[in-house]
Amino acid sequence: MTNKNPTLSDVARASGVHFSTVSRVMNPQTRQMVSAEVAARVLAEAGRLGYRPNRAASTLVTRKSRIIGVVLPDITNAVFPPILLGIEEGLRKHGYLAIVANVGADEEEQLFVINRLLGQQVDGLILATARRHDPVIKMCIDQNVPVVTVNRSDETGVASCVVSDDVVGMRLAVEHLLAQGHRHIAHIAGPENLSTGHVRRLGFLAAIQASELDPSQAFVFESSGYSRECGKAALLELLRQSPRTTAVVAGSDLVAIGCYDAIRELGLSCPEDISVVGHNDMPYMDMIRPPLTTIRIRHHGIGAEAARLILQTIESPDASVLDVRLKPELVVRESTAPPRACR
Amino acid sequence: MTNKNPTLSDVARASGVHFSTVSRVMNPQTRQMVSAEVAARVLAEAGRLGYRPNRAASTLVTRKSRIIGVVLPDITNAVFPPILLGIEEGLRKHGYLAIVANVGADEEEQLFVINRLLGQQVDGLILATARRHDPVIKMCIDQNVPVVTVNRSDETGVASCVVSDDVVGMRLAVEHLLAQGHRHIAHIAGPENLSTGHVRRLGFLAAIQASELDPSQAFVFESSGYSRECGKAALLELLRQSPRTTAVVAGSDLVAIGCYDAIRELGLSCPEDISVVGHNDMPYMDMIRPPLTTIRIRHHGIGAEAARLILQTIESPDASVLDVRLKPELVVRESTAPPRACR
DNA sequence: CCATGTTATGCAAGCGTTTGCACGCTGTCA
DNA sequence: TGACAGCGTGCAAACGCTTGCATAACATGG
Repeated sequence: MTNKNPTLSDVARASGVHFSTVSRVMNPQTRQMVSAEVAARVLAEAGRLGYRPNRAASTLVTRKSRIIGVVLPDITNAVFPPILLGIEEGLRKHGYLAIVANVGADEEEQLFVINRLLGQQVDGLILATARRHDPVIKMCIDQNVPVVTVNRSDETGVASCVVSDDVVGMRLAVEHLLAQGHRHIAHIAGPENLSTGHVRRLGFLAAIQASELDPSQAFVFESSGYSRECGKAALLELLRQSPRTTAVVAGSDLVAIGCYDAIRELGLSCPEDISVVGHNDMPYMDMIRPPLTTIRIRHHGIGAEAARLILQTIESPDASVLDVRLKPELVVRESTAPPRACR
Repeated sequence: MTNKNPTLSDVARASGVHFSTVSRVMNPQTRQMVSAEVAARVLAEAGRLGYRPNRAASTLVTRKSRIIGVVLPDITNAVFPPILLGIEEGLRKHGYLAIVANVGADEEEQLFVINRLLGQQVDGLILATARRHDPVIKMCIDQNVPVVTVNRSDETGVASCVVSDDVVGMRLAVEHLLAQGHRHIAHIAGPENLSTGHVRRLGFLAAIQASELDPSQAFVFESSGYSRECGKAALLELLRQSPRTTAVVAGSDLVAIGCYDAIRELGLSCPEDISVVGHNDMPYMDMIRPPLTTIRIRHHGIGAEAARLILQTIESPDASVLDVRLKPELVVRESTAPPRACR
């Protein structure tokens, strides 16, 4: 970075015009203010010199950076990469870039990172870290920062969100199991402070209510997290408490894999003894043994919608907050089968 | 974003000093120039007003943004998220942020994105898109932009790189198969224009050379890509050309999964008929059937090293280019077993 | 007691843009 | 022919910060 980059003034000098004219040429919006000959000359010189507008300077004067901050809780969780891809593609189509930060659940750390992003003059924030009542989001809204939450929502309704319709997802899962003849169905719910954990639990209960099943035959067990380890521990404990269970709807695919671990440890088998339904349809879920029946979430679409929505929110900051829910679908593989009694 | 954010001048006014004094207080490097009482007062006012330095302005004057551009070929490929995580953590520890862009193999698109990043005044670039002879990297170096390539390297030696030691990885794989008694071993190589494809092929051949095996018993088949589909097609063709093959070292885990598909389609089984070794140890490779024997790459460590190296390159631009190679390890699972002849 | 540091603070230039306004030129109409 | 509109361009202020230099206040030593 020794010999510094050419600036507007350099291009102006080379083409014999004032640098403000060059500025007008470089911006498509204002190019028609300049005569065609001059514009052509300027463009040629700019190309020759390798001129590249300095975004720091334009951000300073326009107060828009065309950068969006994206905050993720765990990029190594396979649900987030396709979301991030959707976001990034959606933003780039409109000339925006994404700064990505991965932060844990620690609120201090989240605040630190968000402040750093705001210092960077991001035009808006896409948060995948939302909790159901999230003070961090409240702080952003209080400061008039455009925010969209993705995958998870804040229930206080202060920020728009893009999520999968988990009520529908759980209904698909439960209906599938009922159709196979299961009568003792359990749900391993995710953390209650996350909208996914909460809404999937409600969706499960609603689906049971809507059926002719006696609600006492349904069982909900709250797991402390979405990991494989949590899933294993949860199923072991669940089967102790509710031994007649023949089918379990896991809060996520990772939890479902943990269930496989537990089933194996107990010397049982899936789907012969216990059917398992996952949630998310992560990559390679068709390759595991048995291939996992799960709820496919349109992660890429969720990301793309989030990009669209944050840009829209920036454009018209007073537009009303809205929830976008994408419909999931059931993917039937081999981890579900009729219970022994029905065979 | 209506009521604008406080600036240095606002804090200065509130604390009755000149704004340059506030600037010195806000910067830890220069804080000792200011008397303790004044510093305390300024800090208090800054906190009260919620002052947050405007990075666009400081970037403009210092010519450093403390932002690194990260360019990835496919964030949904499971090897990249942990690399990205390592990069992001490593950068943040030093006060840097990452702008992430996902681009395909199209060179025009890569140039467009990189120019946009440079316009954003990134201090350096971490590229995971490198090809063995990459004009895009050459362009960056010609412009004195600090560049580090990650996972893949550019062989012209103009940029530092952080990669896994693929020669060691392939040796581990081949030695494992030889120890099990395999005598007809094949390699499905990745694209020759990527360093991973090229070096793994060389590593395979070197490992064969080093053994007492007749090189004619080793077979290399070049696949057009690293995908599951490529892997399947490759193994089908490979077995036609070299039917005595009893073990195959795949260029990636995805290719290995494709091999499973092919083996199943032929009515054969793994590892009884064909042993398969993958490469990368992606998540869940222990859950597929059979659990995949593979070469574990330290993706997170590679990302962390890349972060360290780009910062070092920025610090001392004239330091020599260097290659950092992390050692992989063999993870033995159930996709490899002695060939029938040895049982 | 004066010359000479030393320390804390103020001052102002400048980073590379955007953009409202002024200016000068040309062409049109009354 | 004079008033005026319209168009293309130049001018300069501003955005919020960093930093070298000036200045003021005060202490130190010969």
